[in-house]
Amino acid sequence: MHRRVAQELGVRLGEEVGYAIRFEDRTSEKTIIKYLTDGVLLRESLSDPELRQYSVIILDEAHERSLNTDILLGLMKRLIKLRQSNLKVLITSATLDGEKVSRFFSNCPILNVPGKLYPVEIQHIPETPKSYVEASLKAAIDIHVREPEGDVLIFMTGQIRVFSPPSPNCRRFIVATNIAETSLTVDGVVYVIDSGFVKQRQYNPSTGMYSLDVVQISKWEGIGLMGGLRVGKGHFIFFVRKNKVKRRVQANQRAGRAGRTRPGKCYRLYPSMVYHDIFLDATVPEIQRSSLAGSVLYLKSLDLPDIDILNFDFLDPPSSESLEDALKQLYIIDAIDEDGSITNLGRTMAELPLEPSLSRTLLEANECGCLSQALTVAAMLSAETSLLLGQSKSNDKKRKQVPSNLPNGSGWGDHIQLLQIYELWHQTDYNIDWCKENNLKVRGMMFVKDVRKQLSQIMQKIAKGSLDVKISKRWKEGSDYRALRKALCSGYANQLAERMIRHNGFRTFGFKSQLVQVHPSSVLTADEDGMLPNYVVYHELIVTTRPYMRNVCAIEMQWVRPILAKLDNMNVSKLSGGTNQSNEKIQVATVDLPKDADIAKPSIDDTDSRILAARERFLARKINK
DNA sequence: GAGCACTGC
Repeated sequence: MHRRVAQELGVRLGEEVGYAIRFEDRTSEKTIIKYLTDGVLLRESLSDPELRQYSVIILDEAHERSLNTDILLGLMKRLIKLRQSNLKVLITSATLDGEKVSRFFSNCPILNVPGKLYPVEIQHIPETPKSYVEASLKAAIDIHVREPEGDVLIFMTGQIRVFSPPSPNCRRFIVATNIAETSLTVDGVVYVIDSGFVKQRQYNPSTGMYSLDVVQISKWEGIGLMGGLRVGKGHFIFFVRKNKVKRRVQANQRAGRAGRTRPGKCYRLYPSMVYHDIFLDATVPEIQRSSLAGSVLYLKSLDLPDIDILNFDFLDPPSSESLEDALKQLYIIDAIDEDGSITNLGRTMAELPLEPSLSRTLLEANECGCLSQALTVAAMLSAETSLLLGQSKSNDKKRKQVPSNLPNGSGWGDHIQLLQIYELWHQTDYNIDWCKENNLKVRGMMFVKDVRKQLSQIMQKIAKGSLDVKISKRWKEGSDYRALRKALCSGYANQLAERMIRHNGFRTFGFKSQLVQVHPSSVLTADEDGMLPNYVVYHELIVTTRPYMRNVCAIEMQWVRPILAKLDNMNVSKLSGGTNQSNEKIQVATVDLPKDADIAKPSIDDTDSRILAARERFLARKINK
């Protein structure tokens, strides 16, 4: 988009028309139109909360309802009042129902711009199919036999596969997830088969767990509107996406894919009754499905005098439970004090483009003299999903075992392994072939390198001076990484788990206590008796077939005590700035064991019930053998 | 023994 605009205006990109994305700022003094991502704009408002350098802000693709866009919508509402005379905001969206957003922005005018789609004939199947794979196959064959030429796009929840390059006289069948909107060349698509499902990641604030669920799609993607205000003279700001990928493609967007080039057909693998009565009108926005620790810290750091987090004006507010969860997490890692006010530490943390746990880890590491290592770990975790460690697809009977000569974290866990891997790569002078040999995605590793550099720069700026950010040439055999693990313990104080007495299950602290396992992919090792460390911190809780801790690090018991004490004394109503001082303490694991976990045994005291459950599981395992 | 949507500061 920015390229096109620069071209049409006959100017060089980076001058009158510029853009800024995470690692790249191509703007100059001359720039009057600047394209940027929502994340970059949010960062900018940290140093310039009123965004004085802009006179017009266009929030594009607002219907996607990304977490950042939702925060920006709230901030924009405030800015419009504050800068009534010299700021215009325009919000664009691809779907219907601008009323809601208009109401949010004090009944601002709505402009409808008709789309250019060809008509799409929609067919529902009469009954919910037993198997979606079968049903889509049947629909695909039907189309192939009965319909004139044109490619077929099939929306499923699994991994994307594009069959065959388009050869003449051939019909292409494209099986896709929800990324198929614009990233693929799907110009020839005339038919769409829509399973009606999508895979969605959601966060449960009461347990701190994420799950990846297959859920029914909605009628529309998020809110929709075409609206905004009249544009006056001055500077412009747009949003640009790094990749031309749409995120959530819901029922009507899916159907729309069939009508891009000529009239099309959409086969829905669900009855129309299901569409009308059961599908939600709009997708649940991300802000209601994510952990909000980072966003809440960010908002607190803006120091907006007139804003109270629990009552922040969101277009769709997250639950108060979710906001309280964020406050608790921030308190445990010292980002806010017991009254809920941001601390100096928290202010510094907000400057780092990381989740609060990792920001806290970096600051602690800087004190402990292991910043360089922590920078590497934080960067590696930021790219974690795109590193794709090992996992050979050949389904050998072989045990998992990370391929060949990659280090194993020396028994301390996954964070340490990530550190060691990066250090090895550093020793090869960032050799690309080395990545390939070791099954590491090159792009992922390059991304890590970029993130690490960015984090180092920010840390140097924050701490004012040159810090130890250099990567050590080689790691010492037998190192216990004590300082780094301690720093991780401070950062992940809100993600702490204790091993059960008799087996290798762990229970979490801070949240409603859960019995969880170390993820099988972890490199954390057990002692000679087969027992894992007594305490670990984890990067993430993810529920798949069971609740798992993903990316764990062994920590020492003496580091845990102060955290437990802090958890014990936490007063949530005070954290939320409430006047209601009911002294209602947060339920911590030591006080209140869950009723629904499989460790529960009514009317027996906590410790007994734990041992009992442990014994039961132990016996069960023996019997199974 | 698991996992197999997506994005991004």
